[in-house]
Amino acid sequence: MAKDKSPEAEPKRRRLPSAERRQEFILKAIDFFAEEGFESSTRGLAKKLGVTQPLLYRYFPSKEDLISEVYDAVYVKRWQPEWGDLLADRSRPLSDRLNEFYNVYTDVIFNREWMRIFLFSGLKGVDINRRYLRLVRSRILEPIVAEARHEAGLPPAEATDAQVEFVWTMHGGIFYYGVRKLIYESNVSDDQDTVIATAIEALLAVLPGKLANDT
Amino acid sequence: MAKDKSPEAEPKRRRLPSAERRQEFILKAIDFFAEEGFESSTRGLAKKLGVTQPLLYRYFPSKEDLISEVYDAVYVKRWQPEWGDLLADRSRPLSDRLNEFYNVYTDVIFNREWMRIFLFSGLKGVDINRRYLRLVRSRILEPIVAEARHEAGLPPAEATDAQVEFVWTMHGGIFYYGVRKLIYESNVSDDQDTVIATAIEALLAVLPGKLANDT
DNA sequence: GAAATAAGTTGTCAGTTGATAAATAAGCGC
DNA sequence: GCGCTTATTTATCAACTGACAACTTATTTC
Repeated sequence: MAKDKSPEAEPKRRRLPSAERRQEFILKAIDFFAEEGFESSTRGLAKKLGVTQPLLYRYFPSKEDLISEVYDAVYVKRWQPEWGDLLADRSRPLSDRLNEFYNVYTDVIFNREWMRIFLFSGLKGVDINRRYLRLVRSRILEPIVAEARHEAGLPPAEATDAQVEFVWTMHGGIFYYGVRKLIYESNVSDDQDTVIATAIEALLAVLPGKLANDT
Repeated sequence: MAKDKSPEAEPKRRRLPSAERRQEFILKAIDFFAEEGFESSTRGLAKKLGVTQPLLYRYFPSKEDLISEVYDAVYVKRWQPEWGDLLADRSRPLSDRLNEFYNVYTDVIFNREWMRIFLFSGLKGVDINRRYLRLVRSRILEPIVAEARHEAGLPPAEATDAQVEFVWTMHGGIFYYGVRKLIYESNVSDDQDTVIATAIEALLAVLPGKLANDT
């Protein structure tokens, strides 16, 4: 109902420059596939986009190619390299750094689309998912072990599998809080800061002892 | 090529009594849908069963009805009421009980089919999923808080949301270990007992303090 | 303002989907 | 061995799927 140039009221075919439209497709495809799953039809997506279905094939050779772009936009583009710097800032207590990190990290991943895309693609068995987990391990969990060693006055050493696994438990506990909230839509505590803080507290209560033991 | 009674070699139509076949369908449907997702075709399932697709409709009015039976077989039938007794056995230290409980509990849920069915149905937004989480809360997590209170010499009291949330973090950490192992098929530590034991250790290191504080 | 470019649509195809109806045949009771 | 019951198959439907070719038209260029 937004009238602009009075007479020709409805411009039936709203054209967009190629790059712009492509971007629009990817962004809305994230929402669409997150909600309906990757098995949902390209016609359903086209309807949501307000265009016809064959138009999608002008921008992406196949449905799978479009889905790959979705993965890229969600996993790769939203990853912030500065997270590593944050964790490594030894001017602050590790506990502070961890709390801040998990606050900013969950700002990125604790939303319905991210979570659902992640679970859907995980069930599909796509490789990018395993790559993401390796990234988490090398850029987040192993650094956490290293920082904990430093704070405990231990010499640097490569993190053992068991140590990383323990940090995974805390990380997974926080992640699963997001799953319960955003996927299962359960009644979760709305005090997310406290949930994160307590998980970190439990980690730091036990981790130093583990590190000292097996070196 | 397995010859048995020489001449009639291949009995084209192998009939089964109704109840038996129905059960067979449900069991194989669990594997099938766990692997391929609930959007997979009834023809695919029939092929796996070695029968024709319309036969499924003699046993289940619709695909959704069959899927409901799958949920029932996985979530409801595999739940063991004695888990509650195990957690409540005050003749043993809570730490022991928790370790034993998570060992037997993960015996049930740490397998590819259970995990995948759970995630698939969660993404579908079916209500049985939320019901399952409520069961976990009332039969596992709240009892854990109650037992921890008792062991800390505190008077009985209803568990607060924040307390349950903290136990959820440990529970979710263990659960997510299973997800990484069975869904993402990552390189996880194969020492599952230690993973569980350490998660419990971290919980018990912090939980008593939390309980004392807010009563 | 005509011609060229490219954004968008119409039409369609071959394969797949859940589901039903009707035909077939295995195994039981007698 | 006959007839009945019912487990199972064959045949089929209408709707939907990813993908492609050909047509239309908005926008740019000169």
